[in-house]
Parts: sequence; C-alpha cells; structure tokens
Amino acid sequence: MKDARKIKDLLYEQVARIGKVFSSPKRLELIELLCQGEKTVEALANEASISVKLTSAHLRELRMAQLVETERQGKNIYYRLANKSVADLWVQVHTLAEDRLVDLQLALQRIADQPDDLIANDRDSLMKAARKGEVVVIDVRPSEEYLNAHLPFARSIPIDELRQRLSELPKDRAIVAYCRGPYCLMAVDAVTLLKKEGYSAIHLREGVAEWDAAQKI
Amino acid sequence: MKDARKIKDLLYEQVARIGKVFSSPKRLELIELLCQGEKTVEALANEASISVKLTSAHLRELRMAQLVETERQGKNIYYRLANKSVADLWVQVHTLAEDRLVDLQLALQRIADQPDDLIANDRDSLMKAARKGEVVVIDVRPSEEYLNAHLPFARSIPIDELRQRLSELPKDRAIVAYCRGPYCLMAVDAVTLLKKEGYSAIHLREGVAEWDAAQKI
DNA sequence: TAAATATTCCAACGATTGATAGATTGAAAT
DNA sequence: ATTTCAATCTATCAATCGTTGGAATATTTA
Repeated sequence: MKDARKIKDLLYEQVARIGKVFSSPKRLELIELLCQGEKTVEALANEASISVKLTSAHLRELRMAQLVETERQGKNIYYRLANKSVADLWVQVHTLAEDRLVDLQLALQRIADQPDDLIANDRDSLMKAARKGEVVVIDVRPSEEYLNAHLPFARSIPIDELRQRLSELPKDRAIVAYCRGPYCLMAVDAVTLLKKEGYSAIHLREGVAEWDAAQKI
Repeated sequence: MKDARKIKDLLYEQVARIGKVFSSPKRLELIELLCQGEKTVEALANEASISVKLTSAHLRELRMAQLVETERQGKNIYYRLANKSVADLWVQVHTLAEDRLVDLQLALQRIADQPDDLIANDRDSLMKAARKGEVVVIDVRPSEEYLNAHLPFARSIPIDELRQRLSELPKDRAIVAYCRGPYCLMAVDAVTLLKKEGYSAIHLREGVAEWDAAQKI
C-alpha cells in the first residue's frame, strides 16, 4: 500500500487549509470582527486598519476555506461567518495562545489595569448580579453589533456615546464594560473614562463569542 | 491613541504563532501522532514519512509556540504535547475542516466503506454495548499508544498482530475497530481484514483524542 | 578517551505568501 | 447610456516557509 501515504498527505493538506486561515494576524483580526456580525469589506478594512484591497485578498482566503459566506445588499457585499463553530475555533485558538505564550500574557496584562479577571472566572455570579441589578453591564461596541448579539442583561452604550450618556449610569453600583473580546480596547477605554469620572468600573475581558463558547463546555 | 494599533498588531501576531503551527500538513500529522502519547523524533519521522531533519525543524516550530515539551530519556529525546488543550484544538480544527470542506468529505468517504458513522453519532450506546459485551472494541494502534490511553472496554490488538490473533475474536458479535483518528488508516485495514475473514466488523472513525474532546462538550 | 547514536543548528534553494499598485468587473444611481 | 462606487482580479516585489544537505552538539557505549 504505497498510496496510503498519498491519501494521508491529501487529508492533512485539506485540514491545513483551515489552519492556514488562522496563521495570519490580519485574518485573525477579520475573523474576530466577523464574530460580531456581518460587515462590508470596507467596514472590515477600516476596523482592521488595512487597505480594502488587502482586506479583499484575506477575505478571499476565508472564502476559499469555506469559513465565510457573502451576500450582496444594495451596493455592498456583506461577509459573515459560515458557521458558529468558526467563532468557537477562534476563541479556542486565542485561548490556547493566552494559555501558552508568556509574551501574550504579559502584553494583555499591560493593557488592562490588573484585577479584572475575577469576573471571567465566574460567569454565573456575574449573571446573577446583573439579573438582580447589583451591577450594570454595558456593551460598548457599535450598536449594530449589540443588536446582532449581546450578553444577557447588557445595555448598549457605544464607546463614542459614553461620555455624553454618563448620566444614564448609577454611581452606587459597579459598571461592567465589555466589547469584542480580549484584543479589543474599547472596554479598556470605557473603564478608564468611567473611573476618571468617579464610577466604579470593571473590565470584562470576554466578548459575546468567548461567552458563548464558554457556556457550552 | 495611535499606538492602540501597535498593541493590537502585537496581540494578533502572538495568536498567529499558534495558528501557524496548524497551517502545515506535516505539522498537523505530527500533532496527531503526539496525541497518541510521547514519541522520539525518529519515531515521529518514520510515522510521518519524512526525514529526521525535517521532523526536527517542524518540532522546533511546535516548541517555539510552546505547544510541546521535551524530555531526554537515555539516548532519545521524547516529545509530548504540552497540554491537553492542544489535542482538543487539533480535534476542533479537523472537525471544522470536515464540516466545511467538501473535498475532505469526499476523500474520507472514499477511504471507508460508508456506513460506519452510525456509531460516531452515538457514543453512549456504543459504550453500553461494549460494557455488556455485545460488541468487542479493539484498539489496533501499537501497544505503547494503547497503554498511554485507550477507550473504555477496548482491547489492544495492534494491526500487525491482528492476523495471528484472529482466534481471540468472536464471530458471533460485532468487532469495532479504532485507531489514531479519522486520518489514520489502520482501523480501515483492520476492518477490511476482519470482513474478509468472516467477522462482522465496524470502523470507528474516532480516536482517543476525538473521544475525549467530544465527552466534555 | 574514542566511537556511535540521536538530535539540533546552519546555510541555501525554490516555492509560497503578505502587501501594494493598476486595471477590471458589476451593480446602482443619474 | 453613462457615471459612480464597491469589490475583485492581475501583476509584482520582498519576505517568509518548507525542504534538503552538511556541520555541530550532546549523550551513551565501548
């Protein structure tokens, strides 16, 4: 059976097509953005700070690996993840990275002012507190992303509007802010602003994708 | 905040270090082998049909991504996965690949003679049947791999010894054979042999890694 | 101490990839 | 029908990767 080798090579090659998608930083960023809901090429390019052309090229890779679907709506072409398990895989990849790579751990620690992990470990108690109204959970992503999906009991206050809408928030309870995930800095900024204004604010590292992936394990 | 961009780039770059490991067919094969237990460089090279040098180079990538650990035992250096979640990630990557890539589905169907999936869907009933002795589950991998970990109720009959040890197996019950996973052809060969010899044999696509990963979801 | 074995390091080759610029498609608006 | 706009395709260059061969390292064995 000499061709057993050929068959195996073919199989692993196919799987590597998926792995390849997750091997480029910019593609990872695009995947994380797509975890927040469908987006146009231009929107993705802006968010990821790369040219539309390059974005299109990366999205082509995603399309060829069958990980995204496209749909034309008027002038624009919207991309979305083909499957929820793509988001789950993204979460598992970055979780493993955070687990194994010291450099990444250090970089993440430098971003957020420490003790915000007490919550990530403890989803149930956060939900209980949110349900009872003991804490206020705010989603600081753009409102379209909130509408697409959000954590239970979360209120939408996009980071751009936060300063003007501070009066909506109570000062006697903790404000928990989250955004797209651990690599999105919007929640960090929100917490910084809130603290400066005298609120007791907590940064939740997880986004909707991380939350969902954690729920089902 | 211009350097928000720099921070993000750094973070995604780190995660891509993990993704990159899963982007090469040969590295994937090495990971699957390491899922079966610790192995020397030479053993890995033989199993993957590549030179020791190339194996060493690929293992270097794995080491730099902190996904494997090494230990010297006498003359040899043994590699093992640094963490169970590396095996889980491998399972999730190849599962997503099988889910999305038609080419891969077709290739897998061509290997096995169809209706062996009835079991994969149905782990509990297989276990019940195995517990009651209604079916005989055999692990056709090398015995070291069996010793490292195996499915409950499984008996070790390495593929090389199967022909001589046929008398150990009953003809009045179904024999379920499994090996390293869906890309390993040992169980397929075992089933082919058993059927030719008049046994009723069933191929279980999953290996220990797949089984474990499925259990905890 | 020398020889044998297992593995890694180093240098080099062609193949592939990420990124950029220019030309092209294809739907929508005038 | 023509213009406009979003997105893709093509060509290109430098950088990186997979692979191979030769030299080097470290450990065991004689």
